[in-house]
Amino acid sequence: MSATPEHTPARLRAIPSRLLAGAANVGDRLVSERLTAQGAHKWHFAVLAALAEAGAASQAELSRRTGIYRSDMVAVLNELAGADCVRREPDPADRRRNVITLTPAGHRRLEQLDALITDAQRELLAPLTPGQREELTRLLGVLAEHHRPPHQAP
Amino acid sequence: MSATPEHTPARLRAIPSRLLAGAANVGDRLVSERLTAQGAHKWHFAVLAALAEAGAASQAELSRRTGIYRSDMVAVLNELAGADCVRREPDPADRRRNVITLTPAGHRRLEQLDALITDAQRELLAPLTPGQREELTRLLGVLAEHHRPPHQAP
DNA sequence: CATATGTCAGGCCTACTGATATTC
DNA sequence: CGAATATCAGTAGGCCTGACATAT
Repeated sequence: MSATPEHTPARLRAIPSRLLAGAANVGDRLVSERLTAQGAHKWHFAVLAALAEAGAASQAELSRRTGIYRSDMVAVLNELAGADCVRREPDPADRRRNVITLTPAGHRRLEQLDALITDAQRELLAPLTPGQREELTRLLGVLAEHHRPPHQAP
Repeated sequence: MSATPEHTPARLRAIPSRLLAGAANVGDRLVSERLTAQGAHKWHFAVLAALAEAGAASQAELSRRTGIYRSDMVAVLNELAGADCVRREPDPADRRRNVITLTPAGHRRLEQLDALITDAQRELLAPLTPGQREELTRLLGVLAEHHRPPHQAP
């Protein structure tokens, strides 16, 4: 439903799920604008971050870490590998798997995208005081913890 | 990007726009589940609420109130009119317009959907204390106020 | 003339669902 | 055998654009 326009009725304005959708939409736009300006995508950042944080992994494992579907992960890794941000090699220990490894270029790319995203968060949360920003993030964290993710079926 | 899976790296977990996206996704699912169970949609509720609150209006005006595109509004009103929830009549004062009016059945439908949505909000915010729920809603409201809606161009 | 309205036709993206071949 | 993995093909829904006729 996109974001909330000018003269929204109070009955609609007060609904948390609607407010969340609106805010999420704004955040997504801010982030995506900046990333596409650098030829990147949310997904790229997510995969790079997952690799930097928890080390090399199979595609399925990356899928679990990031929430990106196994089927969609293929294209994301094609692009990242094409830009030399990751290496994709068969796993000698388990030949079903590919081992995805972060390259130095990938690490630099990650830091670059991280800066863009941090900047987008600044703009998103600009209307709030520092204390409010922290509080909002904390509350959203609680929701994320308690609502178990829609799962990735076989 | 859907919601947040099990072992999300901290670097990803801390990003507000991602948390917002996840929470919005959960909220949307909860709401949509309940609405589709009654053969309804978010949009139907939005239009009914807009009519109940600010009175009969043209389709374009409803579009502005709800954020639903003029082009998509047609189908929504077709469905609502088909269920006798609204009447759609040409405006004698301005023959470009249709006047959309809420019927008694529409009003009943609105209250029914409102109950479902309220219940979904309860489940969405269940992990929070009452004070936190209010605070979250308030903070999201501030964001909505300050970030001007992506506009409906000619 | 420029602008607003209702309508249709279609675009693109993204989440999501198989199905398949391979390996464990 | 059952389960997991990488890959591909394709669907459905939501957002959004563009065009058009009609009316202001």
